[in-house]
Amino acid sequence: MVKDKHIQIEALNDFNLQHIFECGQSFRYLKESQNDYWIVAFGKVIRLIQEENSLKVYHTTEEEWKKLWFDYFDLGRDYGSIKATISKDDSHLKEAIKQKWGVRLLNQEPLETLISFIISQNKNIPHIMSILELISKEYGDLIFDDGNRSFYCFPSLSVLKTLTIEDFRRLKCGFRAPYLVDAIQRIANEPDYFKQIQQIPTGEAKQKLMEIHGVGEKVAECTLLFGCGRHELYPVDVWVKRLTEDLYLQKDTNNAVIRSFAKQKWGELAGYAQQYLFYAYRDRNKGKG
DNA sequence: AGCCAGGCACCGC
DNA sequence: GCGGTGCATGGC
Repeated sequence: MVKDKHIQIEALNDFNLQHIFECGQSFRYLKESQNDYWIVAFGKVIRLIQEENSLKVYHTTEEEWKKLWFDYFDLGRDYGSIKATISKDDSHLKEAIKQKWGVRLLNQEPLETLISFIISQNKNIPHIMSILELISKEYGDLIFDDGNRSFYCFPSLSVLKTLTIEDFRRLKCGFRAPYLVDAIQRIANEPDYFKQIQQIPTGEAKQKLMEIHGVGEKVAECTLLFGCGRHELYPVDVWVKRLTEDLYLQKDTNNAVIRSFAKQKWGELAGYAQQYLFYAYRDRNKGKG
C-alpha cells in the first residue's frame, strides 16, 4: 500500500503498535490506521506498519534503526520473561497483560518527556498531544512533508530557552507556562543536566527534578521512567492510585505507601507493572470517572 | 452549563 | 505533615 523504500524488522515479540502508543507514555505520534503509525522523535519521523510479528519501517535506514529506534522501542529486553515474573501469582496483572500484551516502555528523550509531563498535569491525553503539536509547529523544524502529511520535530533546548512565559501562555499552556520556563532555564543553565541525572541514583535524580517549580513526585517519576530508563518507578497518578487501592490495598491509602507497596511487590520491574495495569484499568473504566 | 482531565503550589491548621 | 483549594484550557 505504501511504495516508498522501507526496512523490514522480523521476529518481533511482545510488540503491538497500538498498545505501545496508546498506553499514555508518549504523545507525538499519529495513527494512520490500525497497525500503521507515524512517530516523531530524535528530530526525525518514521512510519511503522505492523503485520503480525514483522514491521515495515519507512523513512529510516538499517543503521539509524540500530542506532536510535532499536533502543527507543526497548527491543534489547525480553518482555516475555518480565511479564512472566510480574504476573506470577497475580491475577490482576495476568488479566492486564492478556489485554495489553504488546506494551513496551519506550526510551524517550528526557527533555521532551519532562516538558510533556509538566504539561500533562490536570489535562487529558488528547489535549496534551495538541499542545505539544502546537509547540512543535511553532518552534520546531519542519522535518517531513510529502504533500499529504507534514511533521515538525520537538524544538531543541537552544530554541526552547528563548521562550517566555507569555510565549507558553500563547501556546495554551495556561498556569504551567512559568513551570516550563523554570524547567528550561535550569536545564539550559546547567551543562549536561540530564547527563548528571543519568549518573546519580534514582532517589537523588527525583529530588533534583523536583527542584523545578511545577515538578512534583508524579512528573519527576514519569520523566525518569519514560525518559531516563528508571524502569523500577511506579508513578502514582489518580488512576494508579485508584487501581492500586482497588485491586491490592484499600481506599485512601497514602501515595508513599502505594509506592513502597509497588517496590516491595515488583522491585525493579514496578514500572512495567504500572504500565500494564494503568492502560488496562483506564481502558476498562474510562468515562466512569 | 458545569464537570473533569496521568498535579502542583500555596495556604491554613 | 496533612487536607482543602485555585489554577488555564478544551471536550463532553
